[in-house]
Amino acid sequence: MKGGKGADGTKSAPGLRERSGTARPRMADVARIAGVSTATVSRALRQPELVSPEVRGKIAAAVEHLSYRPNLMAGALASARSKTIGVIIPSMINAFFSVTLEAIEEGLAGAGYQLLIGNSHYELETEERLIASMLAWSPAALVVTGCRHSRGAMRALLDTDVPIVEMWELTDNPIDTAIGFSQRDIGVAVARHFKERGARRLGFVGAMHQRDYRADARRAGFFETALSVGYEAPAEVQLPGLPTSVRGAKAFAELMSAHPDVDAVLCTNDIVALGALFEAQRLGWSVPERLKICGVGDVDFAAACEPGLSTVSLPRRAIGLKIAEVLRERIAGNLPTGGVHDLGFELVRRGST
Amino acid sequence: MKGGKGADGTKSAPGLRERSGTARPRMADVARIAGVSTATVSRALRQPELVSPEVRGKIAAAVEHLSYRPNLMAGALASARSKTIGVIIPSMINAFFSVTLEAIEEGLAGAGYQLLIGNSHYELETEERLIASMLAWSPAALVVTGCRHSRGAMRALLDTDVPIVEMWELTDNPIDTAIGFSQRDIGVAVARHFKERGARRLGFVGAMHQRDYRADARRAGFFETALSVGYEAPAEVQLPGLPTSVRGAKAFAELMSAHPDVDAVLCTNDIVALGALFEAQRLGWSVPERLKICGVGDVDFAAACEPGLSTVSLPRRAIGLKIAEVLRERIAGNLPTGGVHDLGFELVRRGST
DNA sequence: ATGAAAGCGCTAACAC
DNA sequence: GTGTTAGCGCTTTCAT
Repeated sequence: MKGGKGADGTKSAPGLRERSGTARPRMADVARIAGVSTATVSRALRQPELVSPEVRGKIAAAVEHLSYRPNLMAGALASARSKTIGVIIPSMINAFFSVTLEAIEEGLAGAGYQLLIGNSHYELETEERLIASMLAWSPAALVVTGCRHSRGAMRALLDTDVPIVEMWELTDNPIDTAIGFSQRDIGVAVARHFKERGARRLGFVGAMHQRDYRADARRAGFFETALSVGYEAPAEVQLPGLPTSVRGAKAFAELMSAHPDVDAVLCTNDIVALGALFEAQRLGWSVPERLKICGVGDVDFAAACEPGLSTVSLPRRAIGLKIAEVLRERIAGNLPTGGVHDLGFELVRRGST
Repeated sequence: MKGGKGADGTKSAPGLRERSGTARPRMADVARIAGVSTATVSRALRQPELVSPEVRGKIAAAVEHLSYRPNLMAGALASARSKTIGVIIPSMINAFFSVTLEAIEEGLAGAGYQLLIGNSHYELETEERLIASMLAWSPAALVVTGCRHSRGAMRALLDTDVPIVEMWELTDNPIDTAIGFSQRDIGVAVARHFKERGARRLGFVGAMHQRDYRADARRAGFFETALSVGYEAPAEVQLPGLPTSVRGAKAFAELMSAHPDVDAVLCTNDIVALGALFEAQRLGWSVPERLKICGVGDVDFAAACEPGLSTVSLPRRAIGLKIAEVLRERIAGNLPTGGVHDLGFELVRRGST
């Protein structure tokens, strides 16, 4: 097989049923061999309990014999729904979402669902486009990241009957169901933690504040709480571009050279924090005595660092599993819309604070 | 909308065309409003150059007016192909594949393709299942990781006319097209590098050798070359479970306590290597003088470490971009089957060796 | 418990 | 350039 250049585009004239030798078997073939109608075959495949064991056996044999595989598109078209779950994430590289994705997949793959994945690149317009094209597949459900959407996206999401889950964030007004945690409270928690640990002056290393509004919510919580517990506004640097360790190290160095009095820094994520930790080491600042560093995410190396990196553990996997659970119920129609699930987060103190 | 509990399952009797107030418009609606046939609408949408500008305008207006979105499943069923690309990776968490995925998406999303993603969990049987269910969607192409497949998977892949790409590995006999690099040669290159740097005794920290046969190929190249350039067989530890920094640190400590003469260690990936680096630091072994450490992957923190982590840079992104490029050609039918693209890798020496 | 028949919404010959 | 027509392969009433 494997039609190379000039594939033998055998497309018989309409009306003629001549197919090239080994065409993919259709349900009609199974029906014929089993001596029943396609309706019965369809039933046997989707609601076996409605078919007599005897007939069911014959059908199973025919299916086996032909190695029949149903054409999912035909089924989806006829029933107006497909065993597909659309998931839109803002980045495929960010390990946070990968873990959630894997958990969704684990929780749903068993039930025969496929994930259709879209990458919004943190752009609301791209998200809108993706939502439209995913809905065009009549997915069984659609999962989007965050609760902020363009007007058009909002309209599309409200208009459809497809179950929608907004994840990685909370809102009072979910489109359908929201599963996540409060990003803002993370900033609050870290600011308080620094206070408790006796820090005198806070710093912040951020990234993509104009695009990643969730990261921005964390920052806002951090700044507001800092002020409210008696600090002056934290010193701040923003990374140019994606948050990487190398950029984190550099930005951190800048921050410290501009504000040498800073003695506690929150980094927008662990990758950046790791860069800062290495840079502190190179600069000879002792951690946590002279300088405290905290990340966000609790990625696996955070526990392996020297000193261990204090960070905020996010329910990355829990979000995915919860989504799978809720979706199974929503799809089955057993669950009302409007649920908001706060899965929380945890400040993990290690050696760096 | 958002049918909660008792969705108003309005499913009109066959034959009747009464739809609840605001049903999704169909192509026939557009055709009627524009005063043309559905065939013309279809053309205007897919091959505008075949339709007169005038009519095209009317159709565009009607589409706009109804906010019509074509039902992709109907189109896919009728044309027997969908604008979907199936991609099967062994892990969603492994950042290697995420980058490739993102690159595939970038190269193809513009052309209107959607990614259907499957996770094989490094299991050949799971891969086989995924291949079958993805082919049932008549994807425009299917991308699988690696060149090793179960018998059933092999048969399915050879039988279909869907373009297939095997990635992250090379073979003399691709099913269709292979895009990757030689895993084995990585081990060879690192062993030689250690020799050049004057190492006396080699060590290896591996993981999942029973499942990740690509990692195993690297190991094999490393061991064979070690012997052939005059070393005794490298001392070895295998991580129990997934390769993480914490486990890497622990395994590395074990390795060194069992074989204190080892002075150069290859870790199966950078995450593990980072753990080893931290552990070496804790143990007070100077890197690279007393001990050389090399990882695989060149993840972003490798350049930020202190000392910088020597590692093997893999063409993660290049693979994805190449796949997109090749696929566009293959789908258009301009490219013959049988291509093998070696994208190479690069040993990046930093401070740790 | 099973079958007949009418679509699901679109595409693709082919004829004009 | 545009319309006609016959499906794509399955699901789903409805009748038996």
